[in-house]
Amino acid sequence: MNEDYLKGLNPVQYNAVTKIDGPVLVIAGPGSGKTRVLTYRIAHLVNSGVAPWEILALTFTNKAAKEMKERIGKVAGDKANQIWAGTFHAIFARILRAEATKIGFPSDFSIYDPSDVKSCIAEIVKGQGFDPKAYGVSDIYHRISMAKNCLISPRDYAADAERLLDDKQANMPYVYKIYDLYIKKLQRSGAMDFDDLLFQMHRLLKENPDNVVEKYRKKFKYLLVDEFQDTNSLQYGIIQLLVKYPGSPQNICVVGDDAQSIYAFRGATIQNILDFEKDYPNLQVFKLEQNYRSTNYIVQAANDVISHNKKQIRKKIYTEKGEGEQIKVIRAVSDNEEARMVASMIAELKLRHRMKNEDFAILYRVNAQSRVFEESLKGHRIAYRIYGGLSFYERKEIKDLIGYLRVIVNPKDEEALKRIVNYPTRGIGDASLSKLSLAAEVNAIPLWEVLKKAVSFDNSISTRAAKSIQEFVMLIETFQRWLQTEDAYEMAKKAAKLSGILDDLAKDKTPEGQGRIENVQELLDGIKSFVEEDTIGELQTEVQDKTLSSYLQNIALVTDSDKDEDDNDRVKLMSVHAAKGLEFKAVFITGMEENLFPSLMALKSKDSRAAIDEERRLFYVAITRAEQHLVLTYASSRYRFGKMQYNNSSRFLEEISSDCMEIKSNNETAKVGGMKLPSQIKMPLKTTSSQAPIQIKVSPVHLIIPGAKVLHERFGEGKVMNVEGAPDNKIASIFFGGDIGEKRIMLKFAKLQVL
DNA sequence: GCGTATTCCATTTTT
DNA sequence: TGGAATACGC
Repeated sequence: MNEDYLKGLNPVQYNAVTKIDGPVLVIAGPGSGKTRVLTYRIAHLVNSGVAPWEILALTFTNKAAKEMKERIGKVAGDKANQIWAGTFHAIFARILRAEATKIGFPSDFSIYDPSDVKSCIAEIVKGQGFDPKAYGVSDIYHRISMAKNCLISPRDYAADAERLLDDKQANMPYVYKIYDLYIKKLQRSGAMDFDDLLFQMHRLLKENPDNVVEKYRKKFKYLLVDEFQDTNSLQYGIIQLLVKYPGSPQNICVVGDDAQSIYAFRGATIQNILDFEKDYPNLQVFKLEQNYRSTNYIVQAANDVISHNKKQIRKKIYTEKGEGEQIKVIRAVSDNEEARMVASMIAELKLRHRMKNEDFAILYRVNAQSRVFEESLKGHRIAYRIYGGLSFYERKEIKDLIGYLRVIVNPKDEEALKRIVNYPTRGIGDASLSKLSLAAEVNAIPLWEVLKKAVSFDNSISTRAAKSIQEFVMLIETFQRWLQTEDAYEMAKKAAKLSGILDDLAKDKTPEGQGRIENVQELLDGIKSFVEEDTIGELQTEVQDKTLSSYLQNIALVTDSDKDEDDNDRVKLMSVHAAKGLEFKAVFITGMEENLFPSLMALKSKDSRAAIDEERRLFYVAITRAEQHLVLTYASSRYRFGKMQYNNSSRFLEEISSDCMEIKSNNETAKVGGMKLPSQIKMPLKTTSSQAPIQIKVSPVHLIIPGAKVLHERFGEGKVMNVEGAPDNKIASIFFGGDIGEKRIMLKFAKLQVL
């Protein structure tokens, strides 16, 4: 057995990898080799004789799953493909596909994306005659989603005094009613939303038809969960059902970092980590605290910031990467200036440190901030790529074609049906459609069934409309017959042509119109590669069949960000959330302002303490993305929603001890030592000596002794007060002039010249 | 029934 | 600011 992979591990990592039996909790600080531990652990399981298909590894993102599989492949070879590794959603969708009929869903169930969900809820609100102003669709969706994620059924909801009161205060007392109707409507439509992939999975295991739970308990002998801090109660519940039962070996390993929990807003709770210790008494805990990513100033800043959060598991990350460069804080007068300064700093760093575009990331709190950076980067001719925003699959023409495919596979899919029934326009207007929707609602049957016999449900339908509906039904039924013989690609090609989508798009001769045709073509190409190479985007899938149904199930859970296009040597722009799990040589965290980071939403939420703590963890995540260079920027004024807004600098800036930072404004630099960082807009500018690095002739370490006068490349002249530490890792306390004061400096990294 | 003009509206993060 | 719902004219 080749166990070379064990050699490069530090002692804690080694234990976390090799203690394979029983429950294990790994607390993994940022950059501590978490993925390494996880993948080596899986490789180690396989090498220890565990069959790969007995291993279930759950992640949050497709990207993480992909990376994990690739890295396992490198250590464990082909067997990696047989491991059940994927996102919670994808894995459970796969299981549900096999078991759905046991809980009253078709195995070809549709997966509703958030926009489907919203339109579905909107229809219910309308049908019930609730005031759409009071009943904001997104708000209702959020409440329903939270309920599901807390394992609250519609019946529980109706009996939950706290929820009812909260709904009442939000001026929407009938959310519980909408929830109930929504669930029923989904069931009628043979559809599940994202939350249902968890909720129904839990239901399946809990209600346990045909003792299905035993099947999966037997199958999955070893369970691993990544990003455990981001799991919600529902996910925890599923895990419990799979692992905690009489006689269970409880071979579960969860890996997470409470300090990086940034998804509480959608139900994640670090309570799961705390509960885990209670629920598994013989738990083994390993803490990975050594950071292999960042230099010391960055690590220290991260520790400083997170120490302001009360509720956390005790740990402190450290690094041996050396002191590194100080963190730069930059104030700009406007968002535009902020963008210009960031772009020119990138240009400068590229020159000075021979860095490439791909070494840089610009991070922001909200995607809307990306725009100004686009312009400034263009101005400097710096290649960039924006992550997030409107995804490929959210484009209208793509959704339209996928709408056809969904209806063909599952005609009960009402959201898809409504989208395409009159696109391209074929004379089935709103009037007819709302009559028929009503009939479907009243009779509690799928809209499709009503369409098939439209006139018998409502004889006020015009003959013209009735004829069009008839033709539409026949079109879909023709497609459905082909389903028996054709693969996904053939089906999609036929659908694009015969539906009239391609002809309709061809009418538009503008460049945008051409682009839409190209997009459809791209989708078709994607389906082709699914059929021929088992891929979805860039993701390798282990699909069972090449049917359209199988394709749709896979595609629903893949987003744009999963296919890494030609991001060769481009500066990456993304939200802090999107940056989680990534690392860059240089990171710019922008918009460090009150009301933006922390966000206004957090500040005015009803538990603002908890919300700000989450923002702080988000900031912690952002800081710890940086390997060598970290720049924090803020703007005194910025455009938001078409209006000029004036904000103070973020409270988070003040939480970083000032000796980690260097403060800059409009190219004039100022040192701040010991005093609080000015948070007002009118920040007093401390203009002192020039900050160009001083040319140093580095003196050997043994010459640096107490009393010596030394010159530091950035702090200037100072006097050595004290030297301590091991001979190969001496730390000197040096007193510098000006307002720098005394600093502790690791001699093996500092550039000092004895005078 | 259809396409365009206008007004309005809400603005976070994502599987 | 810009996307989406509504109003209006054909």
